[in-house]
Amino acid sequence: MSKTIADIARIAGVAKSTVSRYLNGGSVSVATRHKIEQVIKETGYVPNTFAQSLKAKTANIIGTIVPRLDSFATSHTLMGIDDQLRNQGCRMLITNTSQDMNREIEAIYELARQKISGIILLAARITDEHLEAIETTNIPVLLVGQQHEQIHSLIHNDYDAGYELGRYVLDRGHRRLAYLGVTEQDIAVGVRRKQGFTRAVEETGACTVAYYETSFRMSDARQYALQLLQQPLDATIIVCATDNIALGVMKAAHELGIEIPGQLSITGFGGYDVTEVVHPALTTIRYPYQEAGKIAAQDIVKLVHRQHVQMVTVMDYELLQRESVDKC
Amino acid sequence: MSKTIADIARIAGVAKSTVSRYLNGGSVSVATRHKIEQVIKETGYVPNTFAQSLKAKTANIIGTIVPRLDSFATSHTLMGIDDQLRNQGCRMLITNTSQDMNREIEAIYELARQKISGIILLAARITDEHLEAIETTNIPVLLVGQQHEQIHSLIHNDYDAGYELGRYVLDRGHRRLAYLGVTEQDIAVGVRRKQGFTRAVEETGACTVAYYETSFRMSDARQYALQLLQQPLDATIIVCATDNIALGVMKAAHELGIEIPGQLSITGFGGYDVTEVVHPALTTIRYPYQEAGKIAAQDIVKLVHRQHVQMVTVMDYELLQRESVDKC
DNA sequence: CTGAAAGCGCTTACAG
DNA sequence: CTGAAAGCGCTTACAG
Repeated sequence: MSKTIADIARIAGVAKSTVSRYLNGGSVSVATRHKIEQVIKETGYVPNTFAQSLKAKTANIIGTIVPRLDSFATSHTLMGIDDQLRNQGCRMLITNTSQDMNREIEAIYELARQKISGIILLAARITDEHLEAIETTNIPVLLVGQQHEQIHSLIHNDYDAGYELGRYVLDRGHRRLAYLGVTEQDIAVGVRRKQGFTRAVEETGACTVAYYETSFRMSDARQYALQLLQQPLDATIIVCATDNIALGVMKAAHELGIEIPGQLSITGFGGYDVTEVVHPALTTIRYPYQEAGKIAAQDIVKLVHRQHVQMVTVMDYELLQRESVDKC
Repeated sequence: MSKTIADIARIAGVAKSTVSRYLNGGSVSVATRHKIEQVIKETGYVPNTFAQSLKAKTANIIGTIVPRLDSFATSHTLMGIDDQLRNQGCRMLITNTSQDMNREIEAIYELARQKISGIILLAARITDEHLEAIETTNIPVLLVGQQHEQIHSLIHNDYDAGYELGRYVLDRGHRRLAYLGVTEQDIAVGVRRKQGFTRAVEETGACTVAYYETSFRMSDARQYALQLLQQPLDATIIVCATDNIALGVMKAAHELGIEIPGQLSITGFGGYDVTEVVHPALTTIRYPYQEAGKIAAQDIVKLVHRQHVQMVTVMDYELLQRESVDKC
């Protein structure tokens, strides 16, 4: 039914190799070029990608491994990657691991098996198994959102963001602080943000800060905050490690009749769209996820072509001063 | 570097065809089976997918075309599809069109070109061009979220949901109503939900209802509501066609110091996670997006295997009675 | 510039 | 049960 290169060659009265050369920009005389062009147009011929890939031993596809699909950060990063890859004539294959690390490892092997050209990896943590998979498959990998000395990484500036947010909060007079973070297994979110914040606190001095920890889930954060806020909290502000956590805390505060920011200030990290529309609008850090996706796409393509890419690229961020922080 | 079937055959001392038969579950004697098994384990051999697909003329891949990635409905549907497809031993390829209808059409051709087995299409509208693309590529397509007589469709029960929500609101005493909808180009969201709601209103009688229209974007809805609410609105409730719109309206109300639900009730459609955490929690309809994704995956696989699937499958929904609607 | 031939790695009748 | 051979649709040296 669908035409092959042999059909085109026959109809055009040339050899298959000539058609192939035409297709791949090899040298073909003007006359034959026109003839082939004509035939291809008439027949609507499109090359079979499998056959091409079988020869090339690689498909022009970049695999992206993500821990989840239902997250602002992920979807925006993905949109950036997709856009840029399309511009560069590549396709993207998304693999969702549902936060299952084993599936992350498997995905690397599976993508390699499918001769994917390179992998963009959004992972919270890099284990020896990751390293082993990357090494044995020998496939170019770009890590996004986390940094690892042995892998090219694209990260957000979590440390500085934490610092700037900390400074902002302290400048507004807060001295008794609470920080609601996440597991330190996650270096970027669990460690770096907190470190930046802590440095701001230490520079200022004469502060008290209590550190707490919850999960990434909004509902968990809400439950946690419900407990925390039921007894008197010795803090005028809760700095949350993500917007989701901040949203959960805001909910809990509303439920307990605690006024924000009048009685309690709250901040987040992320810059999710919805943080602008909640009431009061959340003061937070905006990370340029989409932009990061674009750069990630460019970088992985460079890596595939064995071009130089710096080991770590750091993205910028922006402090969004909104309504959820009061002077005190 | 990586082994081929020929290598395995040589090492095991059998013919390539025997190895192939082993791989594909053909009849092989126990002795040779063990030998081949052994060699494959030792070498870590994995078949080349391109070569397989080149022969099979089709890859075991389902393409999913989505209008956007950063939407609760999309990402949850996608998760359901992905899960189910994985269970059935298929892979999923996601194509994002960024709401560009031309890219939707292109994507169909492109996926066909890549010998994808079937397509799950999340589209707001089906045009003749869609139909033509589906026909000429002759690829099985399942439409999700919208219904079209010529295409197998999986839809949410927008009409009944609209009706039930309408009844609920009327039961709580509201008689002066406003409905903030979207373009009727979108049959499911723009037409069906409104129709169901309207029927409830007509059944009740002695109501006034004003219909308005905005876009799907939260920020647009907010702007629109800001204008609408600045002059006296002759309604005790605004029924919004999506959660995003409802969120935008809530924001506008907050900004204008209008109390929800005290002075104005608001409802949405969708059941996004965040609607539970805003204050007040939004009364809305929850659609089972993830479940729909699973069924979509099963159905498209059936279609690919030429098994029977009913032309239209209707999903259930659930009314979430929360805090944003007052008695009046 | 052009063509004949070999080969990419697999599968599938067809014999035996 | 097993193997030799042809073929899937393309690309790539190698001659001419």
